[in-house]
Amino acid sequence: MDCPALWTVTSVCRKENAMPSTIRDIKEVTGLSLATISKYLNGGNVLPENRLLIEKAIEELHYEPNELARGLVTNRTRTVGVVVYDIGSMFNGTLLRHIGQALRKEKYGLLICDSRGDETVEAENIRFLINKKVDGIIVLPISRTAGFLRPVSEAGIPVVLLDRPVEGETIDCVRIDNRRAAYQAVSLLIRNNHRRIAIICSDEENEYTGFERLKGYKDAMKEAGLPTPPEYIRKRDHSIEFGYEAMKELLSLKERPTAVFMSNYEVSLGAVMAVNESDLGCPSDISLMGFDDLILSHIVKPRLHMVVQPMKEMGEKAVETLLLKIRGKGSDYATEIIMKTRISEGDSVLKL
Amino acid sequence: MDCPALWTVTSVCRKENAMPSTIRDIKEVTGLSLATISKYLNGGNVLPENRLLIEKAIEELHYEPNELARGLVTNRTRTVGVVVYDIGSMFNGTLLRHIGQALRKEKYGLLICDSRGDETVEAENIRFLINKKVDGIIVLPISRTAGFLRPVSEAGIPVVLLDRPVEGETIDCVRIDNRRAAYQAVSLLIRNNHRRIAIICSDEENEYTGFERLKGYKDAMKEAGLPTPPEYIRKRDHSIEFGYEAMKELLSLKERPTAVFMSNYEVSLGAVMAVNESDLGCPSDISLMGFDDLILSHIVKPRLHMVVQPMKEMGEKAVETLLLKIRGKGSDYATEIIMKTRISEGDSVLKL
DNA sequence: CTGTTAGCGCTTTCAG
DNA sequence: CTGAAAGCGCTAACAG
Repeated sequence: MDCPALWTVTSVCRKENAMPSTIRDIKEVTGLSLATISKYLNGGNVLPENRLLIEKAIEELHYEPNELARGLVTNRTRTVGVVVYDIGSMFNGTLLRHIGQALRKEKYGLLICDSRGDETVEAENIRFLINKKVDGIIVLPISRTAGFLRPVSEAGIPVVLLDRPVEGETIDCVRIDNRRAAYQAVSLLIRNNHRRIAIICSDEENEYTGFERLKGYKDAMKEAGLPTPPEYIRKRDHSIEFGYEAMKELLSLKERPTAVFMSNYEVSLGAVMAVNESDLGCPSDISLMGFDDLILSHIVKPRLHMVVQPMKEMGEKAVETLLLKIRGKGSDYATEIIMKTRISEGDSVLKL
Repeated sequence: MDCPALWTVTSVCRKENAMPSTIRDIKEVTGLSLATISKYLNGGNVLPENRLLIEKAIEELHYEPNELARGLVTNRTRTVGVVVYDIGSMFNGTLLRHIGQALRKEKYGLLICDSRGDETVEAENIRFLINKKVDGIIVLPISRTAGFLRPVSEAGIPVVLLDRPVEGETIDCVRIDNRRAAYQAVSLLIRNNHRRIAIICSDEENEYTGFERLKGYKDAMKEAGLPTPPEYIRKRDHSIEFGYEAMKELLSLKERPTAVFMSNYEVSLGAVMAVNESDLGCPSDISLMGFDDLILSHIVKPRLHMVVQPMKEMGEKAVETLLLKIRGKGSDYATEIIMKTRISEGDSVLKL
């Protein structure tokens, strides 16, 4: 492999390979039985003198329970898995941070898998987590249908979807109302007397949120009796590149839109970049409405109007819902929890 | 909990809870012995007829090996753990993506833990991974000393550090030469005849990269015989907020610097935001040099000059090094691999 | 190539 | 409250 290593420093180090101590070692040291020690480890009552004995032994032997063995017999691991569609995206990263924090409060471990936008990898990730015997799974899916989740339901493992639902099966899901959020965003543009409004969104065939947000755009436009010519509807993928290219094209139209709704974070980034490179000013020449406030609104001048999702609450709610199911206190029915969005106002929308 | 759920849709769903099938079920169906089946599962040779028999049974029973049981006996899990200091940071996210990709090629599973910038959590994450019996660990540490890694060496688990080394023990590490990278960045500013050059960096007490980069800055300034007054050295934490505040302060100095070296990604974001909000133009009034090209250079106008690290190669190299150690082919000595950095030129540095 | 046997480290009945 | 014994699902000798 051609790797840019500049130079390499080496120094000697010792290799030690101590076998970890087991509950059996504690038995030897304390003279107690396995059962008693196990009971102590699981918070049961043991005589104070024995408790002290055990604690001392644990200390001395650096004992740590083997979670594999424990999981093998109890069939639970106090670990939940999360499958994200792209760990490099700030949206996923932010959600993961909140999920991790919420799980930690509940003393649950977290196991993260990245699907890298690939349905095959996504399905593999699911199986990986099942094999790791996680107690439950949170999925931010790329697949639009429930097929890849079959192994999970077969294994009887609780699942909660986050950000996007899937078709074909009703599964607990925490998300926003994408259609409504888009509708509100576009309506704001309309209220500011914009008539030529374009949208940049991800491909409706493959991407749930893109599809819904496009619907919301159309709802608002139709309600106001405004036209939605095909050249104003730019759809392809969920990428910075596309946002950039789409905005370039929009700006060069003879009938240039006066406002553009950039319907996801990546596309917003790319589109802003295109506007910056052009000779046009925002909002004087073009008004902008973005989606998902991940830093973007702060480092771009002027401050962007944008749709914001309550990411912390979404992560926490997903964890809460999942843990309820894990603990058997979940409802018998599937629940879709639809979080509120709001529009954060900046200076990127001109009142015409 | 007060959560902004707008409304809730519910629908009935069935709860099925099939016990997963085991190797024993396959034994019953095929009439073969456990050993033969196990051998097949692990890629050994079995008679073609038996192979077919087994494959059919696996298909029918939806059999998946229980990795917990397997790990318990083999003492390896074909899984590596990664501990990052902040999963919400794009730097970490990008590195993770490359690591995941590299591991996947080698058929290794990945287990990600987020330390959220907290040394206590970091130590816990390490123990979590040990208990999960991962075969090796990659750490992007926050702690500056090796103490938290003791359990790892006690357990005899291979470790590779990424991005930052630690003190107190020599451990394999993949990183850049931070001091040199900073030196080169500041030298470029000096070559453009800047004399009043400031730096924004993270706290030298607590943060390795911040410390090294500050040294590089001082090296370059000293070499050129330029002064480094305390008010030009802004150090605190690795945060957007600090970048913002520090730049505000720098811009309001009576002797305003003509160039600023923003020595990490978060600080670069914040600082750019401050410049954008001011009446000053870049590069006409102030020249900027950033660190880590994670989108930032594209969406900010003018395009930023920045130090870039070869993140893909770093992730891959860390994986490669770790796998060598896991497979026992690692060297007896610790290796520090220092990757090359380069400066990506934009339009944010004015030639005076 | 296949089968038998013995555990990996832990929890969990069930007696005492 | 404690101990003995069984077994979670799988692999790893060893015979055959």
